[in-house]
Amino acid sequence: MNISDVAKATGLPVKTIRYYEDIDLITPGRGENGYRRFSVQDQHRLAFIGRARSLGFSVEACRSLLLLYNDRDRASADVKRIAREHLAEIERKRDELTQMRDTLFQLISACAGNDRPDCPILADLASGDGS
Amino acid sequence: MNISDVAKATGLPVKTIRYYEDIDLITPGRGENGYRRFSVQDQHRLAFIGRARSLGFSVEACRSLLLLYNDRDRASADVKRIAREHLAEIERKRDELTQMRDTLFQLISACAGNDRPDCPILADLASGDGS
DNA sequence: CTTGACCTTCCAGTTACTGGAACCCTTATG
DNA sequence: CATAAGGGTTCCAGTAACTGGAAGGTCAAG
Repeated sequence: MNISDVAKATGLPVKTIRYYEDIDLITPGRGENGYRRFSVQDQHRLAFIGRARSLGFSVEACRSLLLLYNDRDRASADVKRIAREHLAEIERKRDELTQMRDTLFQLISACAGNDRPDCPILADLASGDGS
Repeated sequence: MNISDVAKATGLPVKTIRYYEDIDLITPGRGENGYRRFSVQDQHRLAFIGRARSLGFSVEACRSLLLLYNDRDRASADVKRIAREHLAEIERKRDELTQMRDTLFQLISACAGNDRPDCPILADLASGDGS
């Protein structure tokens, strides 16, 4: 399979797949013409990465997860630990966004949004008595 | 005021303040020794930026907000539009994180987290029948 | 034989800083 | 007066994870 086929199959952009080879997440073979040739394992690996990325795992976390995935002697505790750390980070970010959302919502509600200059949003940013 | 004083006053790192000058968000004066001299307006401007950033506005959005802030003929509608677009983006990201959190939570709950290799987290990443 | 769709590599840009090196200025102290 | 600590300065490089674009090789069809 050529790169664009794998791109279609995995939903990953061609550029991204090349990038993943660049950072040694995958090592596809090469044909006589220099084109990358992707095996079923390569595809599988890329799909794995794509799903892990869509769960927000960093590329380095994906690397660790792939290592564990290919390690028959792994302990599920190691996987779980990585996932839990990631979940904690996601919850932290989500809480931050929730806080931002609430504050922004307040400010937006208070703003007339007309052609006059008075604006509670700017007033808050200027004075910082917002939250 | 020297840069470290303003850093203390605004809570922004010294490096960040220099960076903001670099990208022309602020233009502090200079003393005879070449040191930046920050006026009260400079401080005020930096505090404004710091608060906008803490609400998640991008640096470019901060630039727009500062322009509006210094425009006596602004329309609050323009500020409100920027804030609403930003809020929409925040909600989008938050929804994404919520989705990730829920899926991760399911997977983590299903994982024994012991010294055995069986792992629903890896199984899901490998097969993609997770959500 | 040319056109168009592939493929290749390499370089640069994105966001918003952050770390570090090399060096200058100021103030206090032995 | 020398020096050491603690400011300040510039400039360069790196971060994360791609993404866009240029320049050029390859392949199948008409």
